[in-house]
Amino acid sequence: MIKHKVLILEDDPLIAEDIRDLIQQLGHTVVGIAYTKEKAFELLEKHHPSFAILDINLGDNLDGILVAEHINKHFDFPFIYLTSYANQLILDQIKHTLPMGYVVKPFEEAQLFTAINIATSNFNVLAPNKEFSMSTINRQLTNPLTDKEFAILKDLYLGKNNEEIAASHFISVNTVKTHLKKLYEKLEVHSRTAAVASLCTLISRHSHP
Amino acid sequence: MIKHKVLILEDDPLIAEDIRDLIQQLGHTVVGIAYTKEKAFELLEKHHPSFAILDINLGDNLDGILVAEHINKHFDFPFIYLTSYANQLILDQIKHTLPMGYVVKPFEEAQLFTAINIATSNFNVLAPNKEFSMSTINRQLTNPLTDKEFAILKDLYLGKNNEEIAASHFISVNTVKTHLKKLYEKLEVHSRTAAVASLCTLISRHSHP
DNA sequence: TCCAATATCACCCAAAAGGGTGATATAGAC
DNA sequence: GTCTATATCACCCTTTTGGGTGATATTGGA
Repeated sequence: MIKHKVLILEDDPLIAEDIRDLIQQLGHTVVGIAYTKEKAFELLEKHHPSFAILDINLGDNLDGILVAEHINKHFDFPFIYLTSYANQLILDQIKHTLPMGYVVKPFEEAQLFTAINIATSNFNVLAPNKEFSMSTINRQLTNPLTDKEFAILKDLYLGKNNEEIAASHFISVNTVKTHLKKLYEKLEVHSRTAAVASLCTLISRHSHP
Repeated sequence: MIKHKVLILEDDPLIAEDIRDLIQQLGHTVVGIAYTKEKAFELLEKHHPSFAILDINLGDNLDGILVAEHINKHFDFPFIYLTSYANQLILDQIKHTLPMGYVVKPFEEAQLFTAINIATSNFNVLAPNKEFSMSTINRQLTNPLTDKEFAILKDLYLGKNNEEIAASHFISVNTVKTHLKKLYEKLEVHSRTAAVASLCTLISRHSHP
């Protein structure tokens, strides 16, 4: 059985300790508990964990998603989400991060136990096909996308219109348009549909080498 | 949102009906409830589902695993496990079947809801088989596309605008618009971008009986 | 310190797309 | 022989998008 170095991102200290206990009972090591995304980034750099349990909601933010994106971008290990909310809106926002599991609070020990188990074993088999990452896209572009552009590209992929994109990023529609112009330039297209089509190609090209 | 044709394998009628209700609330179709693995095999052949919820324990057996193996061998769609037990022994036995999720009973609706969501979106990205055929698409739609609609959908995927589509089919732009209206209706979207995004998802779920 | 890249926003205008209504023709099913 | 599905087209109107121009603020290097 593999011993993991586990990062816990959870702003509720009681739950965090519960998780820590369970993880340790399972024979894994907890490299740290982060209450904020900043602390999570720090622990990532310092300890290079092999597994993460991420609470999506830290206070009012969805900072867990940012940590997940950071893991996908700069590291390569599985993680699961652990959160109180499970509505379609949040799910749509997290799907692109390819979580290996999702546990809804309140949870039984058994839920977390199986989630960790399945997550690690699936990750080992499936991970090589992971594509929806910024690096995968940028590797194929002469002119790489910025973080914001990539984020907006993902929104296009979800079929959002400009107004929806603006709302979800708390920026104005005008700014969205500006980003789109740059995005189209870099993808060498002239419409959002073509951009999404291009994205599909960039992703699937990688999965059929 | 994509409509699944769901197979339920569950020997407890009460739980089976609960699941059926939830699935239908989510807008999916239940192609059948199997109480035994034989019935499951039959339903698979007959209905070619696009998603399955499998109870591992049928009576004293672990027949759910056999059904999972059969799906992996002869079909290509995601499934999740739903079971009362979550010990290491069982987990080790099921890992090789690559379940896209695992829900431990008793479960909250939210657990199943998220499991289905994450399972399908992960499967889309992680699954290796992709096929761009009309039957692949139509199998997953309640309201199948006509030849013309499919042809125009392919043009959307290529990033063409209405004028270009009209030209390539020797029809008027008005006609293209008419077809697009029907197309959007069937795909349940309201923009060409969303249609292409939906297509990308649909072509990821290719099953071959 | 200055520069380049990035992110933010505004305004304008033209092109494209979306949605509603209605019409005609044709082929196949019943 | 009628009915239904499909494919074709038109007109109208509103919303969305795309492209051009220009501006400000911040940040991280050179």
